[in-house]
Amino acid sequence: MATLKDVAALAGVSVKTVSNVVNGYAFVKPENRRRVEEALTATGYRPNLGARNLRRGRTGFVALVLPELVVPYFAELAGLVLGAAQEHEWNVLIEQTLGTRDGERDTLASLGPHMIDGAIVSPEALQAHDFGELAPGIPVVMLGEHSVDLPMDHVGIDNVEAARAAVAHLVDLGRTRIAAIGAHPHRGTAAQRLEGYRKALVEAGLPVRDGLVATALNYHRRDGAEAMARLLAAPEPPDAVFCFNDLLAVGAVRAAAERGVRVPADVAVVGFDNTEEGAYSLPSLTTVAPDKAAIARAAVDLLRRRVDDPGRPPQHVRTPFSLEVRDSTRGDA
Amino acid sequence: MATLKDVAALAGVSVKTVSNVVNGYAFVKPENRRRVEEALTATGYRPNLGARNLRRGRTGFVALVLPELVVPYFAELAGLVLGAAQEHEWNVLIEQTLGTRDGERDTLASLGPHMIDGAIVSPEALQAHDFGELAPGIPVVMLGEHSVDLPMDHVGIDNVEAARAAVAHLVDLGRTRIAAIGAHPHRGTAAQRLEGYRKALVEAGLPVRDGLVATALNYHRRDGAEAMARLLAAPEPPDAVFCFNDLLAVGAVRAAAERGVRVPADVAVVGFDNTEEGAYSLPSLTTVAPDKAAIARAAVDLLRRRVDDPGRPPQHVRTPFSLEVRDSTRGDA
DNA sequence: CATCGTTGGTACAACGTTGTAAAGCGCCGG
DNA sequence: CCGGCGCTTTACAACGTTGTACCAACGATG
Repeated sequence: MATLKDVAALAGVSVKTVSNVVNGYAFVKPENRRRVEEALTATGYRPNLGARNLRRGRTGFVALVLPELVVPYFAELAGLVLGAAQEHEWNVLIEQTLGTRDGERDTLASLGPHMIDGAIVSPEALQAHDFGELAPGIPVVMLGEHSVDLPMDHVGIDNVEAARAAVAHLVDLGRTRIAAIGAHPHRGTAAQRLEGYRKALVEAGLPVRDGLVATALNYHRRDGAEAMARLLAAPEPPDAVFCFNDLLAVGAVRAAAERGVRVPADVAVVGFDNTEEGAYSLPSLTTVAPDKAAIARAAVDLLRRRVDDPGRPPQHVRTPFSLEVRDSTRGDA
Repeated sequence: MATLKDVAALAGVSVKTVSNVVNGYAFVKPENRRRVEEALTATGYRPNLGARNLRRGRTGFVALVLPELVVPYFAELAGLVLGAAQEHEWNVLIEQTLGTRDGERDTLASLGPHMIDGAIVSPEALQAHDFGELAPGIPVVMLGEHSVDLPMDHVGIDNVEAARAAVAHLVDLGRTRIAAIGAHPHRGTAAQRLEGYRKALVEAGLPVRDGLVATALNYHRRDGAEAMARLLAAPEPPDAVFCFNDLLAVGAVRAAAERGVRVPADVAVVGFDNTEEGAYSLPSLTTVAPDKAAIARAAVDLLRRRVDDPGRPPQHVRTPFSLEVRDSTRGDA
């Protein structure tokens, strides 16, 4: 593997001149530049990023910390972040937190200080809070949860408003017993979506009944199915369900189907995230559609600015969303 | 950020002694060891991996090169590889190839030589071949495609046999006009699954008709839907379809539903990959279930061995699979 | 008492890169 | 002809770590 030294020897100049050519320094004699460039291609020189980073103090890596890649929303988001980071010449290190806070703490603690320039974190539960102490001094952009109390950069949609719009849509359909699936004791986004849900009911003059709010400790298909089963077994089952993500909705639809409950005729279902899976499921899923590309772009941009200027005041970016109306809420009750 | 030097100063020993303690070198006087350890925790020392790697020549990073994270199969696989790599104290760098061979070529070429210890590659189309030249000398484990001609480590299931089993299952149901969706001019796995498909038909004494083999240039839901639409529009539509992955199958099921064609009553559908999406779709999807955890584990193990001993002969690992029978092939024609 | 091996410790160089300082070169104006 | 300026190049040090070589003390052995 060729080093600057090898190239320099071949071109008959100093190591630094080669370095200057590689880094696009202006004042290099054309003759020398030519010879260096020849030597560069002849040797197939590739800069040793490790050494460069050691010198520069930057690594060219950013971490993307998220709960789980198997959740389609995160997979889609990860793909978009990968793309956006590429434009900034950043490589992305993906870290799954799963649920094991301790395990991840170690990797991030060892990676954090030296190997990454910053991190984009999609927090699960309380994690947002201990992350600050966990990686002191490393630039972080938070995704999703809008915790204003934390002095950190943040990107996300207006969860309260998005949930309100979704439930208002169900109200417009004439549904009156509207349930929610996805309440969670520690999850910030869950609290916000629940708030939007309540708001919409109040605005419509509908009662807010505890029995119609189903908790989900994870946001997987299974949890949606279980929650739906519980709701349907109640004495007065819902005629509509707002699920806090598409996976819960997919599970809910399946649980309904297994019990002969028709969607949307008997129960209308709305999801959240606009995953492609929901668009193809039967019936296709009405869902809140956050602009994921915008989220990814904003997160990377924000991180870039924070890395360039660690002192700047934290910024909160609101990305747009829309309501994608599909078959799961089309048709009459 | 504390360095060895800082710790050494605090403990009153040399830098190297601290290094020795950090690396578990045996011969350190207990007294000194104690003081170093105190200084270590007092300063919150974290080794600078960049510097360590520069010195050691290893980076602790491996690349996982795959087509697209939004494809659930790859997302699931990536999650498992992440986990398996963690046990080897490896960090995983995920690279999406999408379709742009050129763009990825650059990143890998720059990363390859210095920043990664090896790569696990899930090749799309011809990519397998040019990868050899692309990253000369870096240890590579191939996933999925079984190209015996390439002298490389490889992990995968027996695609021919898996496809044969899937189609044989459709034959057992009494279906006679069995179609395939997913033929592809350059994709190695496609060729193998097609071979298995043909084999099963021949074994059953059924004719192999070209009109029942649908090409899919990508393996997304949309492509499955389009292919299914074409098949159903034919004069003699199929009574069963074997799709080369679950996404194609999901698309096919939707296309059928949109045309009032019942699954499985009119058309039975089999997928491939056993993604969770298929298990929850309506009807739930019969599918070939490769042991993804085994694939991830084997790939990482193989890569570890190759890194430790670059000279060893290439090894091919066959991982097991099973056929997961669900509603999309349950019930009569 | 000289020698040896073991145990414990250190100084130095090196990994490949880039920032800094400085020096060489030619050219212009005075 | 000198001083100064702009361009071009170079030597050197440094980033933080670890391998090598070496030194020092020690007890045991001959």
